[in-house]
Amino acid sequence: MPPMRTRFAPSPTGALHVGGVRTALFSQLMARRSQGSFLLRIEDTDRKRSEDRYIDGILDGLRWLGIDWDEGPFFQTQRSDLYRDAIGKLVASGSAYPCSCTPEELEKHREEAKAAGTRTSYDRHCRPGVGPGPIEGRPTSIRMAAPLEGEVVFYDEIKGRIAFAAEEIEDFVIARSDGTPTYQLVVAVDDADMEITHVVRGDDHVNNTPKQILIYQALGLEPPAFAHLPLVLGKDKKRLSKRHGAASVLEYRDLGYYPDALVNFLARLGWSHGDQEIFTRDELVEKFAIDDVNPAAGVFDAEKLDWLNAQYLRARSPDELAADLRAFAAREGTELRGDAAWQARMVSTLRERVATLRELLDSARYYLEDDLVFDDAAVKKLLTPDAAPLLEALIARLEGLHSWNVEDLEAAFRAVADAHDQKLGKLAQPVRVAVTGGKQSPGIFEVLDVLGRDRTLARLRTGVETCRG
RNA sequence: GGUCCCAUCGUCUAGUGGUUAGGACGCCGGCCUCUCACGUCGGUAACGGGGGUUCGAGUCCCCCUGGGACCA
Repeated sequence: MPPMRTRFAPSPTGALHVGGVRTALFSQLMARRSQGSFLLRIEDTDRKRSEDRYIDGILDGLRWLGIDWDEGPFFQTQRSDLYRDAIGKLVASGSAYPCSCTPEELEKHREEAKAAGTRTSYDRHCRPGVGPGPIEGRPTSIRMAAPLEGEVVFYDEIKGRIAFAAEEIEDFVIARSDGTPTYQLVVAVDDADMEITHVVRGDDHVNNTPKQILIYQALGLEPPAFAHLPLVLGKDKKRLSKRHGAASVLEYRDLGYYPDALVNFLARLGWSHGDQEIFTRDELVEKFAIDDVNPAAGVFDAEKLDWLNAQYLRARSPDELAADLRAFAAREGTELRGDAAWQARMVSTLRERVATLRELLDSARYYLEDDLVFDDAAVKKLLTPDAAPLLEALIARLEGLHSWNVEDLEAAFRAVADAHDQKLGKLAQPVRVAVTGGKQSPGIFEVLDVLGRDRTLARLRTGVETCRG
């Protein structure tokens, strides 16, 4: 496989969203697989809508996800000379021509064509040899002289042959009257100049492709291969947007997702390799093939992402997970209680019950804080007068316990329950509420083991008071 | 409205003319059990419709329907 050069070319007019990330990922994977290069180009020609904070967000997002680039970032605003040269060449060779039509005239033509039921695209008024030509002295834009007949065909790596009839391609503008180049021109010139071999981008660009091919041809350049990825849809099958949750990928970081999990999830959205669900980065590079990408759009399934993230989270060792949690909490400006060893014991009791670091931190509350948040219904149901003697017997027993570990705690619980002729649950549940505030938690012996003797006994004593009302 | 693209369980998908249409998420149930999870075992659920081609179509062709994108 010859080395490919691919690129990701976002415009900084909004946050980097998951659809963009997937495009970047597939593009990078193709380059890596072929031992080629992946470039990053910021399409900031739309000065009015481009903002620096979006550029930072895009860069941060890609870095967080580990989708790194080999060249760039390049900025189109710094490459104006290149575009001006290309436009000059195009005009000189007759492939493009000046057009003096005003927006009003264009609009008028559109209205008339609409009323007459004819084509509303540009009528080539200023095209040499076709229309009357431009009016002297007026400012001019530059238009491509698109072919009048035949068709423009390309073979998409994902969708196969795509053809556009020439009459569907109007004489589009490549430079505005103020001289600034348009998107079509800039993209084609940049991709050519950067020697991109495979343009991987969203489905929404399919209709632009023939125009760009025309520019390549007019400049005497060989067009690259194209791969148009189907879009990522929301649960309502509409194009993913803010309404569907996270607008920016960085929100997933703040929600406590692992970058590897998000990358794995996005890779599997529209691509598959047999029945495999979990892929390491190396496997992705090794197994990714554009031919295996599904041509149909896919729905972003947040529940499956949660499952996948949980798989990644559980694959971490307790020490690693504790470190992850410390870093996560630090991002929010909080420091975790206790030392690393204690934190590792804590997270190992919680890890099977959460999908994200956010959930892990939230669920660790009763370990980290001493002012418990009580579930009223649980208190009412379990911290009853009946439970008081059981709890008191347990307190007495625990006070006399020589060692504080899971085995001895369990033995103590069983002894107390047996002495009162009760099942273990009758004791464990009230203890759970007294110690954690709620009726669900990890195994109660593990919880007490992590909590330690003093904190446990203090909570149990408060619990007894609650039982007595 | 014009052009282009798409179509297997609710969702992500396997499938390249002959399969009891497989897997994963979710959901439901059993087991495990101090609760909740995890785990494990089992279950629910799909080829949008109609025509062809063929001995035989989820797989090939056409039409319809539906969805999406771009342009207006």
